Amino acid sequence: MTTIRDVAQAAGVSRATAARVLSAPEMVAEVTRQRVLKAVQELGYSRNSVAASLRTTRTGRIIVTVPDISNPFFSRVIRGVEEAAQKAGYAVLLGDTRNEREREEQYADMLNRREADGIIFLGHRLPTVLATILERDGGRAPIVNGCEFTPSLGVSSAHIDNAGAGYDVMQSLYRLGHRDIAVIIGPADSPLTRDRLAGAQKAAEDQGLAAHLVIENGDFSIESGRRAAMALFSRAKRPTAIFCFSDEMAIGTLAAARSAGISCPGDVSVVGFDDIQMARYVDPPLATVRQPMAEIGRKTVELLLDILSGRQTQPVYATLPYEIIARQSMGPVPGQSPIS
Amino acid sequence: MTTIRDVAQAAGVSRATAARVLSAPEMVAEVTRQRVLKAVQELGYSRNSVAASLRTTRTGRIIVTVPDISNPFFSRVIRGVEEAAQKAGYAVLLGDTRNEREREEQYADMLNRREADGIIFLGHRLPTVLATILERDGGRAPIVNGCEFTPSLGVSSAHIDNAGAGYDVMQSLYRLGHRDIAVIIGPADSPLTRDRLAGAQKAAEDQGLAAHLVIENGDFSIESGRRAAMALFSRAKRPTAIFCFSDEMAIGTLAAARSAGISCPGDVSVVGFDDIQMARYVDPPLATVRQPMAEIGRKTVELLLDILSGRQTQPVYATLPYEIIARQSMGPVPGQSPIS
DNA sequence: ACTTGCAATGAGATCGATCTCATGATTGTT
DNA sequence: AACAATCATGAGATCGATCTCATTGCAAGT
Repeated sequence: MTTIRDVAQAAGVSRATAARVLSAPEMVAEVTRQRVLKAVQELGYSRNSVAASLRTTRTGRIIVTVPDISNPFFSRVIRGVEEAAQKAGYAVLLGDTRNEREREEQYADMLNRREADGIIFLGHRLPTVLATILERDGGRAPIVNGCEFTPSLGVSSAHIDNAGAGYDVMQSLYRLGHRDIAVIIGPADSPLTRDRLAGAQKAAEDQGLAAHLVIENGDFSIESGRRAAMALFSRAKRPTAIFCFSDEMAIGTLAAARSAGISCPGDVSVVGFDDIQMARYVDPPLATVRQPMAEIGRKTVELLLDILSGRQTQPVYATLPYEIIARQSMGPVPGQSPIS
Repeated sequence: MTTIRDVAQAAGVSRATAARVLSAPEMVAEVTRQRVLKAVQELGYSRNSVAASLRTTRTGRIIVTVPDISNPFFSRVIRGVEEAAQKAGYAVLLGDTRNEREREEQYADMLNRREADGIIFLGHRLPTVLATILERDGGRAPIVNGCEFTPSLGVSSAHIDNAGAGYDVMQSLYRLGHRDIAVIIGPADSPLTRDRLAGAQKAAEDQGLAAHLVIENGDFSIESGRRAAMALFSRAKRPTAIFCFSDEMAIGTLAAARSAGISCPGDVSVVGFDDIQMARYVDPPLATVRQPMAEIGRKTVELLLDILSGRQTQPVYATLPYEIIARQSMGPVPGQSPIS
């Protein structure tokens, strides 16, 4: 391959000057610059980014780890990340962790090996490798958390007000007359799950209906939603509304209802979370909470760039807006007859 | 940060020996090795991958470009890629090209800058940057194509027999008595679309029904499927079966049917393509063609590793198996009464 | 005419790990 | 006991771009 040396030689200048033409062209006289650019052209030269990185200690890369890339919610967030990163001249190193701690650690360790300038993690566990860095550098550590929010970590993050969203959905359901509501939650150790649940419970308490709130476990996947819903449908007192902490689980719930001969929204209302693209196309169209997925992705990048540039040395917690999207899967409580 | 120099000093050995402990431990005597490992531990040393890459000319990274990462089909393929790459000690640099040539070129150029050891592109356009490399290195160029297959490119690839799948779906529909079939295709310039269409047309010809085959354009998205289906439903002679080149378009088609008061499979059969996870959960469950998504991803990595290791110097075209999945959205032709 | 200052350029050091080659230590062979 | 073969280690070069610092040349200011 051709190196800067070849270019310099062909253009009759020193390596320093040739390099300057590419990284700081304003420092080089017009004629010289043209001569060098011509040599670059003719030789088909491309800068070796590895050598440049070694010298500058900048890689122009950021790592993004995600619990499950085939989850449509995350893939939208990633898209936002990718877009913002690209715009800022950064490439994205993608890590699918499958929710495995081991893999999270592996990717995080790439930061230590200087494979990237910073890391955005979309899960909720802070890899120990990062904890060490954080301890050392505090708010200057190039680490950002997305979607989840754990204030105690001291890591900048972009997320929505999950507790607020959980509260609002329950309120909507109560307003429609529902009393027996079930929630299908996500992994119990994630703050996001806890926050939404806390919001939902608060709403139930405010209505004096805390004892009526039923909780089922899920893991955000369609199948887990289907299973959880099946369990709910076989209860003596079937809930009249089910609030799922992901659209995929809500879609699983709709499938379960269909197979159990339960109509939605006739017999049961279903509300999802995220507003993935599919949500409006299922039958019935799914009521949900819209998260600004791409925006969350973009924001995490912005936060990271602020740290990398030294503009920001303290953690920043960005709370982005959510929106309740009412669609046909959510309706008034059934059998609102005086007898009940 | 600590360098190999610090480690060497702490362990009382030369840099060479310290480095060997990490990259070729069998060359170092047991006692020495332990001493060095202890120093590594105590200093919390991590090898600087940038420096290592410069010397070895290996980055341990592969680039993967994808037309749309939020498409569930691609995100599954990527998952396969990521898994296989990780297992082989490679990291994945993800590029979402949004079907824009400009972005495809940008990512491809990273290969020239030595940001990665190889590239897997999942679209159908060969970036000019890569064409240049291919011209120079032929089958030794670390370039692999996935999902799509264009034999003229001379690039190794992993894909299914799209023409065969197109043919088989049509056959299934003809066997169910359908005569008026419509296909909603993908981008017309993609070989994948052309192959599936060619297969479908061949089947129609074999039945002497080529003139009955209606073609609508789509771009694989839900919305494009919905729109195309709307157009089909407003035709004088409405097709009794619609074969969509992606599950997402099929889901759009189901939504269109619902809103037009057309029942599936009662009035119209719908077949998708890919067998994304959602397919079995929609109403009615979607008949489709299952592609081994993760396997395609893994295979592309395998092909690339074969090139990188020098085991393979000629393009290899890997055709993976597909499977027709019959589900309720596909049924016998309606109104098969003697009057018709 | 003489200094001052600035712009343009080059020489050489540098980033950190690894590779080559040479040397010393050890074991085995006849 | 002498020599070869093997093993373990170190010195120094190297990968390619960039940075620092010095030097040259030229124009402006006095």
